Amino acid sequence: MSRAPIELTIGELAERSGVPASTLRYYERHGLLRSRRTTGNQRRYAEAMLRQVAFIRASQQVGIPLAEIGGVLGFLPEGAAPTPEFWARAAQCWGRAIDERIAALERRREVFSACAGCGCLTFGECALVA
Amino acid sequence: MSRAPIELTIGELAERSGVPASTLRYYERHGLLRSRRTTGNQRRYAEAMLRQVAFIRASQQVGIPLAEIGGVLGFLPEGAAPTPEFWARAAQCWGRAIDERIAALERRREVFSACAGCGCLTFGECALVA
DNA sequence: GCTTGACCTGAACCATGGTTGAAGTCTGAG
DNA sequence: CTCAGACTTCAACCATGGTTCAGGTCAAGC
Repeated sequence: MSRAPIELTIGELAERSGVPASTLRYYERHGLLRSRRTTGNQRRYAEAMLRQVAFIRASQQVGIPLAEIGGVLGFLPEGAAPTPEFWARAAQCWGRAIDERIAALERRREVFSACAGCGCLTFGECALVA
Repeated sequence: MSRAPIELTIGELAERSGVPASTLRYYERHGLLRSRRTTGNQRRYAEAMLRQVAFIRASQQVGIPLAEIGGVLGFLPEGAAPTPEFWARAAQCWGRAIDERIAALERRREVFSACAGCGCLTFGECALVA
């Protein structure tokens, strides 16, 4: 059973992930992705990087900054594909972050509702200003 | 009944709003605030600008970009203090924006939960990649 | 009327998250 | 072996949302 390790060029990773190659290079420079280099210095990505890119993009859409995403990805074992446990833990972690963002937004919405009620004509009553 | 129009210097507005003077100038350059100038070219703000600054900051915390905030503030009558109707309408408008953001976050949270469940080991089942 | 602190402008700088372009190199199909 | 197309790096540029600084002016209290 010779499992040929499937590798992707940056163009293939870009196409399959939907993320521009320039962005993939940017991520790699900032430590969010890793790649092997060919003898000719071209990047070759393990297929697992496709998952990792998806994780990065999904995390970004939640509002997590790249630095923080990179910090979590830093827990990955060196060169190994992410374990299910890792993904589960990361997903839980982001789940908490999402909950916090939602809660913050809901607080804000209440404030705006109160504001609409008071008309914001007097500062004493205005939740925005207080 | 001579109502002396209360005016604030930029320093006073900064202190009372909690927003640095540099930021207030930045907002003004970008059309989010208006001010009168003294004969000596210093800014004087109507007290209503304090409400406006509060509105800008609260909107920012909801994630609305300054350009969009400026667009809504552009509906304000020239030089007049914002009416209660304006504030109510703006608050409703942001309320919708907040609801949309919350809904988007909740969708994301579901995706992450599903991801934690599948372990992201097969792309066919992974909501993140799909 | 003098002095000091607050204010003015414009330009440069910062961080984040990238995109674009130039100039050169590699890879793979024919 | 050749040659087009994909890849490389580095630097510059973009947008957003500001901060900082230099050099100069204003305003208010004594």
